[in-house]
Amino acid sequence: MDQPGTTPAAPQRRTRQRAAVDQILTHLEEFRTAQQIHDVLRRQGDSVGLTTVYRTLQAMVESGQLDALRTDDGETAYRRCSSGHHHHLVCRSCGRTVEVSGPAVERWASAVADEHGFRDVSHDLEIFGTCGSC
Amino acid sequence: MDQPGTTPAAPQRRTRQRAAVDQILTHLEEFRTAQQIHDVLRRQGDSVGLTTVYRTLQAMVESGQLDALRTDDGETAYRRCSSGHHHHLVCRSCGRTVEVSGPAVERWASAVADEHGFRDVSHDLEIFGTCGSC
DNA sequence: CTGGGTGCAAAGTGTTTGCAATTTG
DNA sequence: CAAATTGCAAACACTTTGCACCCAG
Repeated sequence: MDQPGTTPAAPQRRTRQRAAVDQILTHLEEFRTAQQIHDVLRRQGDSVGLTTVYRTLQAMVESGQLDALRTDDGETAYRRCSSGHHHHLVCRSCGRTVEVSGPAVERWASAVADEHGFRDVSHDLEIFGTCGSC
Repeated sequence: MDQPGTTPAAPQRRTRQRAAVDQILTHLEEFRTAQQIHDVLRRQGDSVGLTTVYRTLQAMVESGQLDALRTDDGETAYRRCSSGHHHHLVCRSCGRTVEVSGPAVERWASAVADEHGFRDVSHDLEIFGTCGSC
């Protein structure tokens, strides 16, 4: 029998496409959808099939290299695991975005999670408002 | 002038279908997808079109009566809002969701926003992790 | 060589929209 | 009666799968 959810073996060959996707993710701090990554690749010259991007990302999530989450838009977004992160303060009016971070939230988030018995915690926070110039 | 993003007027007529959806939500504590709600309605005898269920739920979210979130499965799940603002602690594995809230984040968010000259601040936070049973 | 990898096109999902018939106020 | 609402079917957007060809090991 096979262990449920455990891939017997993951050969993982090194291919141009995978290297390209991997490289993109290395340079990105934020969550990006498969399609966005596909676009960047294309614009960058490395033509990789959308299908391959999807399959590569999935494989990376399964092997624990990526974190995936669903956007409110219904798309799946990926980001390299455990990269130092920050949050966004976005202006509703002009779209100006400021990166912010603070130990307070981080601590609170993990404390609350812990309190409820959750492990391997990560979180996502966005703050919206109207900036000074608007 | 009109406020941006505000529907001019929402007549909201009382119909059998809306009452049915509303009634289901009243009896549910957990998040349910539009399709699940549609199923319950059908099983219960109140036949309501899936389209109508979707439209009704969307309207309720917009009027602030419902909370919506995306499941890892890509579906949108709805639940009646518990009064007061809160955040979600979601299990990556089984999807179990716990509502959490704390003055710490709220204060931090508005402080940071203020610091950058932002007004009319609101925010969105989700914490992900693996719950105790998984 | 040979099996994993790739990518096009087609199939699947969940959700939204066009539009005629129906219902509410 | 007029306007809002419903619901079917078709349209949509994102993702997955079938399958023939290709390339890394």
